[in-house]
Parts: sequence; structure tokens; C-alpha cells
Amino acid sequence: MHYWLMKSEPEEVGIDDLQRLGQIGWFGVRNYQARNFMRDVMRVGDGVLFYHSSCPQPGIAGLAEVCSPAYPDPTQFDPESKYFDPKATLEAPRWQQVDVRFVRKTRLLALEALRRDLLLADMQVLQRGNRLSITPVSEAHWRHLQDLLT
DNA sequence: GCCAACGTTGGC
DNA sequence: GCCAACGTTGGC
Repeated sequence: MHYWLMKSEPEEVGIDDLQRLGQIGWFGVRNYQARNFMRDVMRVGDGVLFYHSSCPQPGIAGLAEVCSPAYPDPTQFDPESKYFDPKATLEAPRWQQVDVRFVRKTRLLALEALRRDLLLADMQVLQRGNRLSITPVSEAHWRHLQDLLT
């Protein structure tokens, strides 16, 4: 069992979209480290902090759960998609995604508040220069965040 | 729109 | 395998 923080731009897919759809494929990851987390480490049932990025109020907006193993991200094959990758083929896909299901919305726990919380100071997502859209979350951080989000 | 930080690419 | 140039992320 692992825990994750996954960033999404709410203009593209926000927590309300996940709630409406119930479940989505986490398409569009184009970073090898983040892909490897999905492919090699994630398991069905892992907990997910759904984070809104690149928006007026960045922060944790809800809880979700990994609900499929990794499989090829279809947008890499679609020339119309902004995530199209000309070097990916059906025989040798490059990019993977997992399905994520909605658990619940939370109050918005703003990035600013995360940074102020000393117990979260060493969260990977808060480290200087971090750009990974998927980062592991320790069990201690997960538990603390559950308390904050209750 | 700026820009710090980091990842990727490609020539050598 | 080095590393300069370039591209991207994402908060501000």
C-alpha cells in the first residue's frame, strides 16, 4: 500500500470532473519518473491526494484511489491530442496511465497552508524545485493530512 | 508574463 | 558520456 499526490490542472480535469465521472484515466503524464511510479510502484487501492495546480488556488482538493494497473495512455497515439508522441507506437508505447476513482471532495487545503505546516516540511511535493506531477506521500504525512482534511 | 529549477535532446 | 541549448513546469 502506497500513498500519492497527483497534480492536475483543474481547467483540464478537476476534482468536480472526477466526481461527475466517478473514474478517469490519468492521461497526459510525460515524465519518465512519474510514469515509472505508475508502472512499477502503484497498486490498486493506493490512496491519492488530488491536487489542483496551475490555477488561482493551488492545493489539495480531494481524495481518490488508484483503481487499475498501469496501461498505455491512449493520447500518445492521437495526432489530434496535445499529448501526442510521434515516437510512441502501439507495439512500443512510451507512456502509461492508471485509472483513478473518486473518493471524496475535501475543503481546499492550499499550498500556502501545506507550506506553513511544519509536520509536512519534508513532503516531496513541497521541496524546492520539485516539478514531478506524481509524488509519493509517506504514511505519516498521509495520516496527518487525513486529520487536516476531516 | 516572469523566471527558477529541472528534464530532454542532440552534436561532438 | 559530456554538456549547451532548449523546453516545460508551476508558483507568483
